[in-house]
Amino acid sequence: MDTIPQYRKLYEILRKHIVKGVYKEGDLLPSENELCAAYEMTRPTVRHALETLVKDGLILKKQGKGSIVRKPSQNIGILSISGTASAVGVRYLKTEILQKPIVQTWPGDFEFELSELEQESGCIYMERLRYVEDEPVFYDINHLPNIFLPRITQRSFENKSLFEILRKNYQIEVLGGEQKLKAVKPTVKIRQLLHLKPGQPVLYMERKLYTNKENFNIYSTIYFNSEKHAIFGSF
Amino acid sequence: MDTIPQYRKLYEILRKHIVKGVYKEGDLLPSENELCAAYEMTRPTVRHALETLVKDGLILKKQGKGSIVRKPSQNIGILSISGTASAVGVRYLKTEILQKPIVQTWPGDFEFELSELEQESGCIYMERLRYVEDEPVFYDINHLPNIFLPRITQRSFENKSLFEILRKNYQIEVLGGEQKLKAVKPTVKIRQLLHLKPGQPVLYMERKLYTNKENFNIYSTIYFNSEKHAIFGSF
DNA sequence: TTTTATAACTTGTATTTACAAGTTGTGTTT
DNA sequence: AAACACAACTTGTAAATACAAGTTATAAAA
Repeated sequence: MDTIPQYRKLYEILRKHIVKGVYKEGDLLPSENELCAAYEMTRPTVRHALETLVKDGLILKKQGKGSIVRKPSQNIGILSISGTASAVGVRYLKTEILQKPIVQTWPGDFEFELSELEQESGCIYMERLRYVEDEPVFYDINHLPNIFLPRITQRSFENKSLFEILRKNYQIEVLGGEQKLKAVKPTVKIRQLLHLKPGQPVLYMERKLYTNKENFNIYSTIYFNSEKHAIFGSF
Repeated sequence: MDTIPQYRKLYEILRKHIVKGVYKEGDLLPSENELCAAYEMTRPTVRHALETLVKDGLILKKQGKGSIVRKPSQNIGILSISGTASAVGVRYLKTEILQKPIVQTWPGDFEFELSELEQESGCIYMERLRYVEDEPVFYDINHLPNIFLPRITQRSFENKSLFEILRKNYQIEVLGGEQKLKAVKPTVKIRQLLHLKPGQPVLYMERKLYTNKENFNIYSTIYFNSEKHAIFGSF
């Protein structure tokens, strides 16, 4: 699988165009037949690319009409956040590394089930704090298995996405995952980290992300300050 | 569109088999070619059905291996809940109607934007309380536009899914949606309804669900008691 | 002017065919 | 017995083709 499929190439091109604003919200993408001609593909291939965009929530298809571009929302990893007060996009996204990636054994009371290979390999551990408009909103604890990742503990993660590093340097891509959500009372540590007001609850998330490498899953525990922002998702 | 597509039929059949336990977790579905032969379809059609199952999180495809059945989780509408204490499935799901569907005008301070047609039609309003193992966990407030729904206020909703009634009686199907999640302090009313302990926060959700009918969106506000259960999702 | 029909688009569904690529068991060879 | 090669599966990608069904603009008819 060293060659990238055609439908994937078209998907990447259109995705880039949408997020960069070549097509704006409400615009129609070129029709399937036009895309066929432009990129020299057949319709099934073009449709495969468009279906992937639909799955990502970037476009919306209408029979007889066309492919409509949807409003892209700001993402942190594969999570979207949206301001609750206004429709204004989320700005000034900053990442602070609280714990640089280090090699550890898996925690004894780890919430997730691990495969044997994951268990044996040990884990890489890191903590981050994310800021929106200079306010901390997002504290995440990440565990990855210590395989396929030479020299990762030497890398700089400041203002870089973990996913980006995994994709570009290690050819690891996130394909899907599962998550569990709860509203909880914060511990003292969490309240201080997220500058929470007294009595303000936090959104707690546990997620397991599947990748293209077998036995390589990313495990995250996330605390989210939902006072001024909300987790946003479309499906 | 009065005839159901073939890929949809196969999807419904396989879905039923999976949720009824004909195939258990970890089982392999019949291969694509076997399904072709069994249901007299071609492979692209079969693959279309399987892709839909993947999207639903019911199966997982592996090149060279087959289609692996995943653990189905209990759903309320299109939301899944999972017990936090154990892997035991969620039992004893009960629905109580707090407010039978009535015709109203849209609330003045409605959180969502409405299309003109929706605004003009007025809305149907209902409130429900859902129980898991005889404990209230789920309070939802629903607004639907008052179109396409003759005699809906006369229908009984006890222990029936709103989605099921919409699908079977009005040919309305939910295709997707968007949602916003927060952790909030409950009001006194919510605390009483959900039997919340003092200081226990609630998971708050706003969702807009798109359907196959234009201008017919379902708007829900949901309060979820996440003390013993969690919202579960796969993607 | 308004209504109606139609033509020219759009996406949706489906068939048929072909080969690539990953997985697994079965042999044969060492 | 162990290692290797291969055949027989599996799903993944892709082409060429056809018709159905929904949308929209245009032209003809009332």
